[in-house]
Amino acid sequence: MTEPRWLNADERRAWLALLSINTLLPAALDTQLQAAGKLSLFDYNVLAMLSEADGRFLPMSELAARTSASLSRLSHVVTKLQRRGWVEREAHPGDARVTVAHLTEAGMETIVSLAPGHVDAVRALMLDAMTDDDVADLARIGEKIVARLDDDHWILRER
Amino acid sequence: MTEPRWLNADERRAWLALLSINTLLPAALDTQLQAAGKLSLFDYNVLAMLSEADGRFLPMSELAARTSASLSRLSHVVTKLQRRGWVEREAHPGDARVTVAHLTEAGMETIVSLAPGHVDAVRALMLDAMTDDDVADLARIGEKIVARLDDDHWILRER
DNA sequence: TTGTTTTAGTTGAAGCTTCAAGTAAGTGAA
DNA sequence: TTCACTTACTTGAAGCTTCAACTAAAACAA
Repeated sequence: MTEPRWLNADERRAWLALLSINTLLPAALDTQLQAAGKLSLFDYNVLAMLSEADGRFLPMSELAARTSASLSRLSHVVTKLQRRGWVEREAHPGDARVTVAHLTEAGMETIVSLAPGHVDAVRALMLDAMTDDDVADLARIGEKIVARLDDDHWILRER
Repeated sequence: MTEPRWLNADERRAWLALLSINTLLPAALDTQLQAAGKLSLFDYNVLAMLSEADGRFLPMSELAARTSASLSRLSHVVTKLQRRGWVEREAHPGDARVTVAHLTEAGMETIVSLAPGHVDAVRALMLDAMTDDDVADLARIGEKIVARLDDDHWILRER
């Protein structure tokens, strides 16, 4: 009967740190975004992904992939963003099953106005704590973990 | 007028990877724990922190600190765990403001039975993706970020 | 064709988290 | 002492996320 392998010191440190970052970082960014524009980090990311997409629109599935969200969660959130006038739903010309989420002009203005403060917060909360080498290491290790969690995650799609 | 400094390639990779891990990893662990014992990752961590504490009890504030949670969130969850017979609330002898959360025998049995499967999942989902050096790097960098987010976070308390 | 399976998305309800407000006890200052 | 402030929680409501069920269209198979 094999004993379950417990975590060694570094493994435990890495795991606990990730767990804490996981709770604290989104909470801090949520607070900043809530103050700046009454939206959540997830709302922001939905708008950001659309703003970077060709033509500022994406099928719901693709948008869900780029925000690591379930279709259900995304659908509810898009409904909310739609009510605020930031996103519209459109039919897909080639495939009637597909719904396309389209960033409106108002949505674009919102994200343009919010982006600088958000990027500053990301810097202040994590990037400024690291050296350039740390950032490169974190990028490399982080992508390994992402690959393990989701083999063809979109952030791994470029060369 | 200073342009807001945008993210460079590594910074963007690190940030996007962390964001994705942040969504995918808890979701995967939640799924495992939900299947194994109908509890969430947060529930599990509350039980785990109590099981490791001296006497298997902690003041609510300290338990909140060790789970990076708000007191409100913890209070709701402890109520739920109490209903399942895993935790009890007790008065603190020296300070009447303090509530002490105490792991019951049933709670201890629960966590003992769940721990091996959970640790296996943590290994399978993240640790096995990394070399030993990666793990050490992640521990070091992760703790830097935690320190930035919360200067006297409990995971930084040991020497 | 026709039936079956898969893909894409929506919905309502249940459960979880946050937020604001409130209670009660300890601490500190005059 | 007394009053004001801070600390340690709890609570209910509102909002968010997940889950299961459902619809409808596309793809596939016989």
